[in-house]
Amino acid sequence: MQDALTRKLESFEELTDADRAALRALVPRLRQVPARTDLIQEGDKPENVHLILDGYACRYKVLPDGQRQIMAFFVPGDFCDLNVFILDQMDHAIGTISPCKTVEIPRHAIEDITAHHPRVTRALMWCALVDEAVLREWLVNIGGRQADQRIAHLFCELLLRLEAVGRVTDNSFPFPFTQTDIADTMGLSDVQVSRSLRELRALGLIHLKRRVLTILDVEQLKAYCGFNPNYLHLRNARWSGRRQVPWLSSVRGE
Amino acid sequence: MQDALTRKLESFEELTDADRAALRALVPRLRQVPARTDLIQEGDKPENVHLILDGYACRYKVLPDGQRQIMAFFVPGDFCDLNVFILDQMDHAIGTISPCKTVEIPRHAIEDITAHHPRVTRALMWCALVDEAVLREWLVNIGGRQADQRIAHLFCELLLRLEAVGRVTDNSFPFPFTQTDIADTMGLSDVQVSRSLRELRALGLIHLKRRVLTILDVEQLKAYCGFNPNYLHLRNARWSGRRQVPWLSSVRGE
DNA sequence: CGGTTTATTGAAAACCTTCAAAGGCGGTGG
DNA sequence: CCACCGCCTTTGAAGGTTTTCAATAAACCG
Repeated sequence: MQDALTRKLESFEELTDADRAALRALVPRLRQVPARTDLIQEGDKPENVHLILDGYACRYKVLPDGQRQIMAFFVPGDFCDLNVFILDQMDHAIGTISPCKTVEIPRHAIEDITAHHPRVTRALMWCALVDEAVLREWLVNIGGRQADQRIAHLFCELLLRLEAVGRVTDNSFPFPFTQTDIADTMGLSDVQVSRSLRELRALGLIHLKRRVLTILDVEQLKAYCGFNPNYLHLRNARWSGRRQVPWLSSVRGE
Repeated sequence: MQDALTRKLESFEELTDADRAALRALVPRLRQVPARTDLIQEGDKPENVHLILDGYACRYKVLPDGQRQIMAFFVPGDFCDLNVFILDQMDHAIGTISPCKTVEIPRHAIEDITAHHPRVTRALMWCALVDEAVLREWLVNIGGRQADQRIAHLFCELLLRLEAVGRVTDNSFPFPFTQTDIADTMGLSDVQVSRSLRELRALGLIHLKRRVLTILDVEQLKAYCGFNPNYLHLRNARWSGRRQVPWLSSVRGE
């Protein structure tokens, strides 16, 4: 288990033996969480950092009028709350979409490590920075594109992120989101999501059935929404030469 | 000058003498930058971290079709790119709105310090985390509210952020943004921004003239858009008891 | 298989954008 | 000091996108 974490971080930054030893000293808790369950709620004091090993989760906030806004999706290999664990109080919630296998790492353990292991700190920061770049792109997406293209953009992003962790076969991947989930993510009504999906299907760009999404024409879908993958920062030197992040597949059997 | 930086960070985290000495060893460059000028452009390799001492700047991205999306505003006391300086390549640009007084801190200097001064690192992370919380709230704002309320929310946020650094008097503050700037921030057309401002004026909530914005009724404006300031994390223990961040006023005379 | 959730569709209304024109404001130069 | 120019703002009208409401159909889940 610790091995999984070590490998993920090493794909960003070279670690020393001392760094690795410190990471091994962690006692992470493995959890199986049902679908539609909160990992943390707004107002909670973050005690643990959550790493998703399997399944999908999301970061969201509920407004006083009951409106929900989803601000991030988490796929296998993602830290949910690395970027907020320092804060005294959660200003949003994190919940599962599908059933998830997660790891909890105590907050103090992260703090101890970062206090003494600058390379680990840098690797963790890199993870957080990419998450933030994704968040910025979502703002661009919602602010600047109309419904069909917003959704197309989301599909392109998920395809690349899931490919990076080896969860895509033949341009298909699990898609447990309801149309209401997508609506709350994209600032749309669920009705409009339904219509947009119909449009994307009619254009022959996607196939979505039984919670599996297939991108029928990747290049055309990217062109349709003007997708530019640079914000995912997948092609950096530290990452290059690896088709797939190895630490994930090694975990699956556990 | 270094003093300014030290004090800002100390409002987040207690530093040791060694930490302070390391910060003093920095040789920051003070710059006066004209309005509407890029500090960094998309594709650049980030070499410096920019700190705004005076004026307003923004983080933005331009889509292939010429559409501009503004993703953050920077006010005095804000780091522009603390959260991206690790990345190999900028995936967006940062430019001034008004004339700005800025400080450039070399990237390697930050890296050296964070490698050896965990408390400084934590303080910098805190800054970055609050920036990200603001970004999340912008997503909520654009995704969930309609034009008038979006703009009202932005005004509430700016009021609090500028109050925290002592730049508000009688609920008034400099407002150098054009309506097109606001439009590109909120994912609206400039025409709609104009109409929304008319509405907010008609409701007696704001007064905006000659690039000065006055909030006429703070509580009602907050109620109008359902503003919840918790995401700014201004009331945390480390911050409490200080009406104003002292390090900014000490810089103004320089 | 029955009940519940999720997805689809139509029609009307709300919101926002686009286009176009006019008015205001500030700065510059005569 | 005034006239002019450019940029920014305001307003109207038409059109497009999206939401809302409501009803039906399909998929999912014990």
